[in-house]
Amino acid sequence: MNQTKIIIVDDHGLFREGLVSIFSSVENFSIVASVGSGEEAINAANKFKPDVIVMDIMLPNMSGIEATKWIKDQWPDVKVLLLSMEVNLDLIEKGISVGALGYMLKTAERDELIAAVQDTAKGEKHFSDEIQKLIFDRFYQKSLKSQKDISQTKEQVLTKRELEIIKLVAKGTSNKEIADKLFISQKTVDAHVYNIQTKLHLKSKVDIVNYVHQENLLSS
Amino acid sequence: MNQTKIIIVDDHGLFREGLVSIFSSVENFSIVASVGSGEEAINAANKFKPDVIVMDIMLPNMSGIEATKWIKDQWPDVKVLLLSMEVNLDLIEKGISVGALGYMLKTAERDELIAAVQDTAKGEKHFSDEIQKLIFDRFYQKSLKSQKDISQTKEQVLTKRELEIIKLVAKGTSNKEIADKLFISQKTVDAHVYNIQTKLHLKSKVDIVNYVHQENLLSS
DNA sequence: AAGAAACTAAGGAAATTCCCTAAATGATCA
DNA sequence: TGATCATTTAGGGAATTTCCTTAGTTTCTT
Repeated sequence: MNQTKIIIVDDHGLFREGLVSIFSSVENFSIVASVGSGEEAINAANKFKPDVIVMDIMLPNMSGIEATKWIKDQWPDVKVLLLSMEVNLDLIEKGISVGALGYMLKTAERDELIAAVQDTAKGEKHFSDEIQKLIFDRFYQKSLKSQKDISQTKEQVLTKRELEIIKLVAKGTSNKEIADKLFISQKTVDAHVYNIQTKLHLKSKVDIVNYVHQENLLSS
Repeated sequence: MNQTKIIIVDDHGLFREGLVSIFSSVENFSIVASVGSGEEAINAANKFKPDVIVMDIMLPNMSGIEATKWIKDQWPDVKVLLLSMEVNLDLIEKGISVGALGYMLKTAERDELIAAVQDTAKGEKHFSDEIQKLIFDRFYQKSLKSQKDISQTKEQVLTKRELEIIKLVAKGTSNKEIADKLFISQKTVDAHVYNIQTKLHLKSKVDIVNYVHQENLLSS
């Protein structure tokens, strides 16, 4: 039975104590360091090669996100679980993009925290229920407003070539670039774009981009 | 103790039987009709004024989505819980946009279905765990790829006026319209847009829209 | 009150969009 | 097979927008 080596990072001493106390009660958890800043976290990571780092997001100087990026860049196998006082989608996104495997609230119960660390140690992502709910809610609200045409998808109105071009337009490719890429004249691209706008009752390229986003055409 | 009047809609007789059997075992559930098509569902809704309609999405002729739209248009108080064989984000979005309160899989356990109907009857939305997971996963994958600038939010580079203008641009407002709306010259708007593009290293309005979407600036 | 940052806007060249027209190309069906 | 209809191609030229520089005015900041 191998131990899970854990480093705790939080600038608030009392909270750090709490985490140490919770995690040291778990059999195969072994806390190898408990530090108060991102810089110390990086040093400790280098020294102890931990399995999991439990990292507060709000740290003086270097943020938990930046520290995570540093650590994941150098030791990609180290798993990071972020902790935060509140649910902040922007921070969550950033955390994920630098490689954090989980995100929990500091208000979580003891058992939830332990479960989160265990999942993280296994390399499985673990995000608190509040976050999952929030993201679903965002989706729900967006869908409520979306007023999709339910009778038929408008993709069927567009021809193959038009679909090809609309996607490139939405990616920010200029008509001239599209022409070069497809080996056709810019005038042709102009015409296609014009036809697309007419068909879909859109009045500018910006509308086209929004349409593509709304209909999620880029993924198809 | 008032009963919850339920209508079941599914073209597959056997499955309808199963639902009837499950729901009739619940004390305050009362199944007032069990039909096999969207058209019949509308008739039954008119006749019985149910609290909840449990509706299969895949129906011959009129889809469950279309039937839901019809019903919600005429009797907005009727709550609809959609059932489907598989998780399909597009259908879920459409379902929500026509007013369905929930979406469950046909593979759900008896108790999950009952809980879903109970929530729906209370006017609370209820979506299966699989769906919540899927949507979170989409968010996660998107965040992984997003490569955000973590050092500072770029919103801080933009001035208030620029932020105001960038949002209007992203909504498809033309420079001329923006000028009219803000009571400034079009030339001023041109200049703002140009400065925004320079600051953010974007090369067109299309890029601006994508930037706004990516940074989720419209919600703030 | 001085200096910096933000907002305003003109001029004019360059580029793109808008709209119409029309010729190839290709697919489909009687 | 040839007729028909949809798609793809693209030119012309007016209308509009973008690009970039310069510069006056207003609003904070210290």
